[in-house]
Amino acid sequence: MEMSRAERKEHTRRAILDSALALSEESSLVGLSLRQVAKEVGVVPTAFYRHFDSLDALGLALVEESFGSLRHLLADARRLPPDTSPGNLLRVIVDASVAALTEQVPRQASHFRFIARERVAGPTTVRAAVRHEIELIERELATDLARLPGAERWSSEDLRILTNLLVTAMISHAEALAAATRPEERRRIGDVARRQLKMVFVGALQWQS
Amino acid sequence: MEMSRAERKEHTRRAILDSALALSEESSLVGLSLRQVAKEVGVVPTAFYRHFDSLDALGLALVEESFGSLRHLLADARRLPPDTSPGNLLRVIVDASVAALTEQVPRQASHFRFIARERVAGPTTVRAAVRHEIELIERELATDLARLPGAERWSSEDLRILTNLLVTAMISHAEALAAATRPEERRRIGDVARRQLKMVFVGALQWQS
DNA sequence: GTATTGGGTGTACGGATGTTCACTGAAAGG
DNA sequence: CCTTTCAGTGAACATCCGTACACCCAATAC
Repeated sequence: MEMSRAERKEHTRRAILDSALALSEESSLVGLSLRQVAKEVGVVPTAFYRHFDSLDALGLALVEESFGSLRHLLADARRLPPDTSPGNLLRVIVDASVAALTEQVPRQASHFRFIARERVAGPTTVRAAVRHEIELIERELATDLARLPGAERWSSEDLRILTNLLVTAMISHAEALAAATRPEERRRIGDVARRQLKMVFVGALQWQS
Repeated sequence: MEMSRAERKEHTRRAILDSALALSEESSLVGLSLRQVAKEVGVVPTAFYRHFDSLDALGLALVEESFGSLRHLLADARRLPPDTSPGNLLRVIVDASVAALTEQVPRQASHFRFIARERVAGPTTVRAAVRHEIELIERELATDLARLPGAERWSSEDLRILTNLLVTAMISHAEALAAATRPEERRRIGDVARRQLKMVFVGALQWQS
């Protein structure tokens, strides 16, 4: 296989990202060594610096990539079938969200494991980046929910509380899904997620401050 | 200050545990080195082995200690005032739980941060131990909830789903509380937790499979 | 008063770590 | 065709790591 110089560079950059993601699963990015990565990629340690300024920069690149997968999932969850009547809107939203979750998470499991892990245990810079991204997603979700029929009864404080609960539960399910291997196990987690979401929405719609 | 040999030993053992807990906050137990701990304790590296067989053993000791704090919190949360009428039972339970949370977590913040962190990023043995303990707590909570008036409407599957949601949300709040420093911030987190709990219970009591 | 126990010491070891620097050689540019 | 660019090389560095081993000496046991 013949490659241009730029292609070759991109190729090893990918290999570095992939190796780092795989190796960081043993514990976390903190326990990752530049030399390990280089050895797995089949390159001398110093070559690493041709692609990243530091291990921190590598970490931030992985954060960006992982949240790419997450944003992709969210875009999926927002895409509702066009023939949705207001009557079963809630059920449709829940089903679409859980479907996106159970389909996308296993496909990019390592990305979601990465987020869950480095959020609490990564290097300081990476931790901050992950938290910031999650904050952004919570806000987006809040504006989404505010457009829902029945949202008038929620104060903006209520809305933040609801989105926080939803995002926390979803992260936890994504974690479980990313750890699950057997399809039947995944199905069970999907069922749990669906019922939990419904429970939460039932509670929120009954809610008055 | 004069001490017996046994007292001295216990004294340095404590110092090792405390140092390890503090040092592991930079990243996780995985990034902890025996020599760092020894230096902070003011002891030569090899002396470590007089107290623990390995770093793993140290980790497991910290798991036990941290879950001691957590069990203490749960015992507090279960202690309801004797004059509780069935009418406001739910509110009393929620208030007691949140009070226990906001009082105990800041007091032993490092223990709760430890649990949240090592659950996903610790050494394999420590991770397994933490997950096992959480599993036990979920089961205990399930048997507690089963005794509640109104619990008849829940299938055992529903019950597991509800406890999973509750424990997940509480871990997340404990994380937030352990990270918070300003008292007003803690009060806000307590408010959020209280409203979330109520929302969830409202949803669960309205629930039918 | 003597013997034993055991927490802590000091040295030494082989191996892994991040980073530096001058280098090579093939692809790209002119 | 000659020159420049630059991804990858390889040796060297100081520093940290876990652990083995022989040793010390004060508190305990007898």
